[in-house]
Amino acid sequence: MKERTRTRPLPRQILSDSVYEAVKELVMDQHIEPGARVNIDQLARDLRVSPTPVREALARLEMDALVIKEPLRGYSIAPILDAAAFEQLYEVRGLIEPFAARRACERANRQLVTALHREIDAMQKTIDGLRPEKPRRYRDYREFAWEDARFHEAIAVASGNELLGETLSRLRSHLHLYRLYYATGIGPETVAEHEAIVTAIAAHQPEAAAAAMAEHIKRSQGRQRHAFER
Amino acid sequence: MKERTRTRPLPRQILSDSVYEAVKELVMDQHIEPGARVNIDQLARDLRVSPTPVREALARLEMDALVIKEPLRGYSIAPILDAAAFEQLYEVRGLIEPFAARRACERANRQLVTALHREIDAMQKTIDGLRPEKPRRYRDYREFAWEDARFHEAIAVASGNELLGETLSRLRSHLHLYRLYYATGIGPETVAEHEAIVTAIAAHQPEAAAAAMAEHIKRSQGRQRHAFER
DNA sequence: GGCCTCAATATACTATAGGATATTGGCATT
DNA sequence: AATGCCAATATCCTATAGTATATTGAGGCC
Repeated sequence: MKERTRTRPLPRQILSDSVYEAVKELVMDQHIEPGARVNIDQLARDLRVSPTPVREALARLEMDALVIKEPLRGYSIAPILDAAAFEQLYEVRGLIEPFAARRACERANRQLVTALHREIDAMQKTIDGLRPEKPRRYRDYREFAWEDARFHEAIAVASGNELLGETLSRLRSHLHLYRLYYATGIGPETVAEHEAIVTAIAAHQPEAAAAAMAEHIKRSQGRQRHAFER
Repeated sequence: MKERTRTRPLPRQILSDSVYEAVKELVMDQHIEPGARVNIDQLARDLRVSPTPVREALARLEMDALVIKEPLRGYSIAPILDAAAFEQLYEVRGLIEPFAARRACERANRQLVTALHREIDAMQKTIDGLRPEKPRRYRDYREFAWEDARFHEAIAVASGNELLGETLSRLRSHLHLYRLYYATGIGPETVAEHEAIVTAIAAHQPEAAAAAMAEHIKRSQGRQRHAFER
């Protein structure tokens, strides 16, 4: 009975969870402006729920640094990444992600490589969907960012160190970068760099994998940094 | 007016915050057993508050991975670090903390060095307070662990990368290690290793600082690992 | 005119109550 | 005796209401 069907506890939805996701969406897509105050009662009315689950969701979002709580004054939407925070984020990513890539490479098997290739293909598809005549839409960037997040998460998971994955995940890199809403990240460069990483992993060369990841992070930083130029 | 008194928003206490801290204490000191279920109503009665702020506190504690939520079933206390999680924690610390030490060293000034020395002195005091005739109490280790946390946090802050500090802080290393509650005679060695780190920082030798921190983490891991032997 | 005071309103915070789901124990059936 | 069904209880989850604090605006004072 070694290979029985994996039965997981089915994911029940509690209002608090739904509200959490809903507000996260609102914040990410800037339906609520950064820095704006969040009126709990108003938000509850909008979502057609009572303030109680809203408060619970906000308490969790505060841990994600997506909202900021000032006691007895209420919550406000966290400001967008400024230049300093941007550099800090990439410094941390540049430290952790290459390490994760190295570990993942050391433990890599055929399944991982195919899985990563699938992720790359999916990302390529989001690019192919774009045509020069159609202006890039917000939705496109969203898709792309989502695929990018999946790729990096897959490598973090493959590192075998769950805490490492957790740590990276808690940075909420893609969420914060997505809020910058700077679409130059979209492009073949990203795909090519991802492929370089997977190539190194497939070749079982941990150092090369780490180097490829470091290079990718660095270049990604360079691309996104333009968001702060004027 | 450059040097006016730093006026910060004064820290208001909200019930929710108090409950958060109270439950954290309970978990850390094992007044609630790991794995045990947490009855919200009961806990609210014990703390003489209503369930509402308790729920809010638990929601935040879940983000800290100190409690685990199962929808419609309730919360339970997170299990103690097992051997695998322990190794993972130290792997992550071993990656991040030396980097923080290097950065801190690069930006170090006289103030930082004196501040770190003060932390070391404070830690030394917690050791001196111990006398062989008195059995080591639980309280003593608590003090010691807290001082250790302060030292590491000071270096993380000094790195200049706030996100790095946040990332380390969110690991809740000392909290989880404290829960293992296994530490005998680790005082003097820890102090010595901390001093080695500060020495390197004072000498403005970033690589040496990173190496000293790496060594410290490695040795600390070796000391604490005994908790899993039997 | 600027600043302080104070009342009115808005909003956050907590408590309480009611509905929904899970858990437990007993009873019946095989 | 073991298993399945069902009712009773416990517990979580959500909504509502009341209290406390902050914010806003107008009026008075210097």
